[in-house]
Amino acid sequence: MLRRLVTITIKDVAREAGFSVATVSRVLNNSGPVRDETRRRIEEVASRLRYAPNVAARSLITRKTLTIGVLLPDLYGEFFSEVIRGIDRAARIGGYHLLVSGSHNDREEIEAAVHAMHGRVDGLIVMSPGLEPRSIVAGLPRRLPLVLLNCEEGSNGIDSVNVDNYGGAREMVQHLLGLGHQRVAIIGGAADNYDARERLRGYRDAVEAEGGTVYEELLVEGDFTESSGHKAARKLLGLDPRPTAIFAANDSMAIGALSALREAGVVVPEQMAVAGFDDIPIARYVSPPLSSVHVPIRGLGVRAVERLLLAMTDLMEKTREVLPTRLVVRESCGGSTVDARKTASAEARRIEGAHNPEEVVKT
Amino acid sequence: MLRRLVTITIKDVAREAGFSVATVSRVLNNSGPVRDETRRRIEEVASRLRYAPNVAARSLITRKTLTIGVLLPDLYGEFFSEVIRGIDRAARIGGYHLLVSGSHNDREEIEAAVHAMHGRVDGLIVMSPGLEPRSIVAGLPRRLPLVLLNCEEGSNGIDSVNVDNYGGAREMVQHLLGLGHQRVAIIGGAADNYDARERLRGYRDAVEAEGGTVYEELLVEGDFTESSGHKAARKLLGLDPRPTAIFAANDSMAIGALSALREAGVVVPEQMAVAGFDDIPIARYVSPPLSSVHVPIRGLGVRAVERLLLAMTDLMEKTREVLPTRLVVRESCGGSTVDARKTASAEARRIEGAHNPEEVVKT
DNA sequence: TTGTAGGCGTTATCAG
DNA sequence: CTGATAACGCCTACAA
Repeated sequence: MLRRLVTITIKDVAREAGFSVATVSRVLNNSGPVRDETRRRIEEVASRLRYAPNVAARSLITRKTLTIGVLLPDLYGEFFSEVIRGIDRAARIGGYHLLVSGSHNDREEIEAAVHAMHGRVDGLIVMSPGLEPRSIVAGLPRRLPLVLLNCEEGSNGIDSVNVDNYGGAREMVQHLLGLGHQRVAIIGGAADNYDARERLRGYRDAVEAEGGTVYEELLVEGDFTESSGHKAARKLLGLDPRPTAIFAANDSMAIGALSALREAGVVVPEQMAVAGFDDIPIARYVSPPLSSVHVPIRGLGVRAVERLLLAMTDLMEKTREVLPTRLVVRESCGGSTVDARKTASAEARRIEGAHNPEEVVKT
Repeated sequence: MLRRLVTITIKDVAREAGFSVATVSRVLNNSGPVRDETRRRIEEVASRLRYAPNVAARSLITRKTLTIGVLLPDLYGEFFSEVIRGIDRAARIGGYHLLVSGSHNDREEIEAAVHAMHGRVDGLIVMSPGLEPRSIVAGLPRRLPLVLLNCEEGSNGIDSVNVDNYGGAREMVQHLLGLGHQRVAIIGGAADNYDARERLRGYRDAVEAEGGTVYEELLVEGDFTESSGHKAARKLLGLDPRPTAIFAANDSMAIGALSALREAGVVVPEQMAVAGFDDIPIARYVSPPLSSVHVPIRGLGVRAVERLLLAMTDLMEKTREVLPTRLVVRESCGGSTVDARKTASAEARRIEGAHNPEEVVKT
């Protein structure tokens, strides 16, 4: 009988099975040739003893941790949590664990977090839209596989997975202009945020492409939170003349704006069209259902892991990958092909079978 | 000059500084006595060489990983992500890393995840409202510090941090009844979910305490998602007589219900009162702002970590801790002290300075 | 105050 | 096919 209450090691298994630790190791790792009978015996003993290899010892010699590090600006909200969900699934499928850390906005915090993760991970996924890619890479241990999420261009030699912020924003604003809106306002994200800048650029180009003018007073800065969207919308309501449409650079701010409009008695979309960006899952359930630019949020996470796993095998060349977005028109911008008032009939809906039959997807 | 591009170890530091590895180790860990001059020299060399101790080697001998494992049913959504945020902050303050994993609903998945984390973490935080505490503990390595989140009672000898599901639900339903509603419906969570069962129990007791009857047709089961809330609300709308109030067992379902009501042309709260549970951050921004039972979500995570860290020092006795909830009355249930129609004036709001001055908190 | 040396649990490289 | 045995990098008695 072997000692209990004490960690049992490969030696215990070897002794109990009547073989050497080398052979046990070969069985457990499927490395090297082992006679079938031997394998059976060792496996039996190992499972009977509930043997579990010591992770530290193993990674000390293999120099692998089977862990991926994830650094995000925040862990909270429908966006980030959906990214993490994607990462989690893909990582598990690949047999990797996830070491996560949030709240990394400035360079020092990032460096501290990376430093702390050093030696604990085989690769890193970093999203930090406020920092230049080069600056992130600079503070990193050489040779550590890395994939950046939503980072600036001009980062040759760095792997990254990105969302088509510019194209998505441009398409949405074009859509709003096409509905006849002359004064489309934008609630942007922080100026030091790359995603925010790109979405703003898309807005500008869309307006100018239509021969319109970008009025500076229609550009309000938020910070991607509901409360900032709420505040920004109030500001826009004070303008004279008022805008007739608001494009928020993300859904959270759009929802904050909807809340402010409702408080002010402004009816959406009749008196004011509203649109967001990201198409977070809740977007279709707010009132009125929010038009948005669909972003494959979970796919962003999944893809990041896939790319990282490839980078770890060193086979791939570093590239910048851009995931396409898709316009999703719901009621909030009044551009649906189905008259919004028809939605008062739940019956009509049931017949069509879908949740939001009036939802229209453009390319 | 020392070799580059190769891991540098404590030996390198020792050689370069002219001391033994033992002394270097003492300096780096502040263990044992070291002469000031020696310490300075070694620290200088270590930082010049950018020496970083090998995590695996260290934890092989110390038998510590400085990592906390977190197992959740899901990583997605305002609730779970807020819990994680709390855990992340508290863990970082305590100097711990976070190994997370989502999608663990049945016993096998939990056991597999725990097994995989074995040896990688110093302690575990597990939320699995669908499993009995004993069953979770059974599949766990002995001696591994553990804190359960929102688990059933009757788990003596197990640490847990919980939300007062019963009390919160009861209070909310009492409030609705107090507003004069005779037929209050509930959109519950899945029957195998502990939180859901407790909230349902609170509902039942509140109704019966008021001498009312619990009508079975007013009990509709959801699964905590917006879409299930949407579906459930449609079902309730088909009833005759209709309920006049809907209590959803969480905010996501309440939001789904609001969406269904709006589609059906039912005005909230005039024609139907709606209330949720959790008070996720977005609750105050939906239309109309959602009454809810405030749960200290982030605090749940923070507290779990605090308790786990204590459990790891083995000083505390195992207890079941219950965090109090708080009723938050907003417009969706019509029970606000401020007439909802006043909210049409954004100006009035600005004067009061607060976002939602009509928000009322009861105890 | 400092150095020597043993051992943590595995894997990997050799012989046999 | 199997078995010694040397790393892996670090901590920690025990000596000096």
